[in-house]
Amino acid sequence: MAASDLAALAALFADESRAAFLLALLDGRAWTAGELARQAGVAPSTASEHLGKLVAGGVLAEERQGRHRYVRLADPGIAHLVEDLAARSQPEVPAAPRSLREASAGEAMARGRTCYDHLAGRLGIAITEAMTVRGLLRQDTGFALTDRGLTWFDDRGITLVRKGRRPVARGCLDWTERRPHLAGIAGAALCRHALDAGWCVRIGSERAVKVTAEGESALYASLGIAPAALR
Amino acid sequence: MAASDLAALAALFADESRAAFLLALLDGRAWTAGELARQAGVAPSTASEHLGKLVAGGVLAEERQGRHRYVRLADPGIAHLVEDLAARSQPEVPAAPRSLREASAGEAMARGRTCYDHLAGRLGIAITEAMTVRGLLRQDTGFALTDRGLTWFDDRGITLVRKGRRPVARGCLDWTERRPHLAGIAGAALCRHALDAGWCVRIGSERAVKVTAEGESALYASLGIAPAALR
DNA sequence: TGGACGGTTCGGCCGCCGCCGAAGGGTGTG
DNA sequence: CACACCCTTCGGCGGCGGCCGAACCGTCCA
Repeated sequence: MAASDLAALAALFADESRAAFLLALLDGRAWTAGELARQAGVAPSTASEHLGKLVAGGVLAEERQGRHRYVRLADPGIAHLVEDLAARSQPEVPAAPRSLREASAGEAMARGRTCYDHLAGRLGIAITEAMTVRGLLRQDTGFALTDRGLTWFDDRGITLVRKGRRPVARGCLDWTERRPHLAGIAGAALCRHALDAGWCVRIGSERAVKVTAEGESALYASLGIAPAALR
Repeated sequence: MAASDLAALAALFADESRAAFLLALLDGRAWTAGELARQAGVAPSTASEHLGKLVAGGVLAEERQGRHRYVRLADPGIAHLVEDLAARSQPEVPAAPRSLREASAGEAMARGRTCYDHLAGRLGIAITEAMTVRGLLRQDTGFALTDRGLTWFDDRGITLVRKGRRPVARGCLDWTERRPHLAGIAGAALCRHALDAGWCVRIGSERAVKVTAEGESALYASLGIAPAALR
């Protein structure tokens, strides 16, 4: 309808510094203005202006604590939008890593990471595939949990709290694997459960996660995922 | 990963003229450069430059025929992206129409329209709701056709051709109704069937469609949709 | 073979926006 | 109370990009 509104929203994503902020914030956590400025390589004053625009545009939510300004993605819908844009903008063949450090960090991210509030990477794909094969998730005619899938969550004491318009299950296209993994309320609940129950732990200060020994056996027991599939 | 790629893609949407083009192209058809220029109110030379960028960025596909340059959205994924951006950028309460002509055109669009290649507006919502109530579509745990839904399509001779990564069923958020309607392969096939079978016809040169008398009885017979629900 | 028409290219203008450093305000700390 | 720290505001600079009109090129038509 209103082209100017669409253009104004897109303009918020159309700056390299702001895009860097958004990609960093895709880890689902709240960052301070200074952290984002360092991450994107711009002066604090520049970052401050960018954050002002993103908050005013409803892309970010902010929370002031003392002399710190914490910001996070405003809601799952925005995260979804950033994911989609990022997925479309990725070149088909990713650039080769330039250093050993970069390669190992990239490998860790490819093994397992969070994508806003759910699990992605080979870990996320393995879970999604296992749930599909076991009849807990239906991907052939769309993307939805089955009744058995609901029971599976229930049996593990993971409650799916429906609120707002957010779908219970949604496919999120994985950057590295180029296949969908489980997102939505169920994806978020599962990720929280995995972290709470010690199935995996965050490594470094980044989005990467590592599956623990207990996680491997739990994933094998509940979904039949072979530990080798995660490496 | 690459913030500059994301920003570059978003920049293609971040101009009012280009956004107007994309919204016009959401009707799923191919437009000529001149038509788009008039629609957006810019000089032909300006439109030509914009189209060059959109095509180079993979957002539009072009087809040259004689002295005409036809362009359309490159693929359903782009249409999805435009829809999502448009839905997010809409103000919560749409502006009141300024003229009677505008009001009646808006009302026609609200009743029924195409959204890229599927049906939207009250018509799209009514179909989606009816399919959900009848157990053909599952929305409570995601968005997917059920086995009975597959049979329903089969019974009507509508074949769902799976190709590429496009999902069979997907929810597309409706601008006017703010509820999801059926998109994806099934949504496109149903829309094509509805137009082919004369259930509805395009009105004007716009995206609006009108349900015919045969359409009303067909929708009632096959999905139990009362004609009153479409007005 | 003109001429109308759709589209493109080019030059030039203008405005917007991202960037920084300097200065200042509010907050926590020694 | 002074100082360090995080963030913000402001001024000024520079570049990018959208816009148009004029000229041009190819296509279709009389």
